[in-house]
Amino acid sequence: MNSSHNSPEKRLKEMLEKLKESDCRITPQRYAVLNVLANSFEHPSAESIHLELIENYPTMSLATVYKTINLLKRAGEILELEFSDLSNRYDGKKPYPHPHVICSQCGKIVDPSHLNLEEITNKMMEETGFKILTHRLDFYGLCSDCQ
Amino acid sequence: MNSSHNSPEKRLKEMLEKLKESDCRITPQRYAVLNVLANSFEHPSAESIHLELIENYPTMSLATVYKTINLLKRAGEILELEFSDLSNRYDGKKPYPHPHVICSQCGKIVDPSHLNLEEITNKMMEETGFKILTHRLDFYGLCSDCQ
DNA sequence: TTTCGTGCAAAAGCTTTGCATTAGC
DNA sequence: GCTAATGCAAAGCTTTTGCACGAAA
Repeated sequence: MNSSHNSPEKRLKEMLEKLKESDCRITPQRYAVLNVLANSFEHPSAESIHLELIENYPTMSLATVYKTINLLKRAGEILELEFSDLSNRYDGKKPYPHPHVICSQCGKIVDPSHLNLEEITNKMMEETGFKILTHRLDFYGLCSDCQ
Repeated sequence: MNSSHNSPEKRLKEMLEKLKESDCRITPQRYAVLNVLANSFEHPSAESIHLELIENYPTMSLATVYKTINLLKRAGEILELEFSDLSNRYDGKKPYPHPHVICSQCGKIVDPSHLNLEEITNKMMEETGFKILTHRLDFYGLCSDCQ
């Protein structure tokens, strides 16, 4: 269920499997994007994935990166951290909700240890009548380098 | 410190005061935007504030709404909920971090009772070396109408 | 051969900016 | 009268889309 301790190789395999199950062809471009996501701890943006790949795949387009990300989103195999004033950031290693600590200065994003929000989520559902499906918990501040 | 139980009138006064302290002129447009924010529970977007105001202020521009919101942001008198694929939403009644429960279908946003994340925040600071200044906690799901 | 994916360029959507006009103090 | 704010239109950014070409089964 929880993939947090998967090796990059295993995680890559999982993502490939899920895309195949969605009747997607595994092209060199898609493989390359998945590979970056399975190996990145730094929560890359679409643009940074593209920049990293264009060295080895000179014709790789940013549109293809976005399209691949969208396939993964539909398959539930990537976590998207939305920002209105910056590029979105992606976590392919742990595609389920978990807290993030984000530097407002340099944009660094790190994963602290998990918190169990299940009890709180249940309380929120009782109180609001919502059926809660997911959540987002971000802490913002300055990383040790930027302080 | 905590303005959560302020009346709209009191909250409006507070915001006006803070803008004056920042050497801003209180124009009819700015007053109107603040007034909407002091009275809205529904976490309006810039566009919905504009739509609400344009009835009484037919020349009111969306740019002015955004500019006023930015003044309030700088003064710490408004909480901005960022979304990458939708308009941002604003809370002028409670400009400090607090959890939100958000309907993924209709966009309704409600404030459940507060959680005290202080202890968790301290733990995160210890663990990551960040100086954490603020946070965001959103629960996403379907409201009772949309289920 | 037929279907799907890629890559380019254009479009879309929200927010910001430049600038001339207008209003506030 | 001086400075700041408004409102329009244009620009900026990220992400999405349309479409012709190319690749894969």
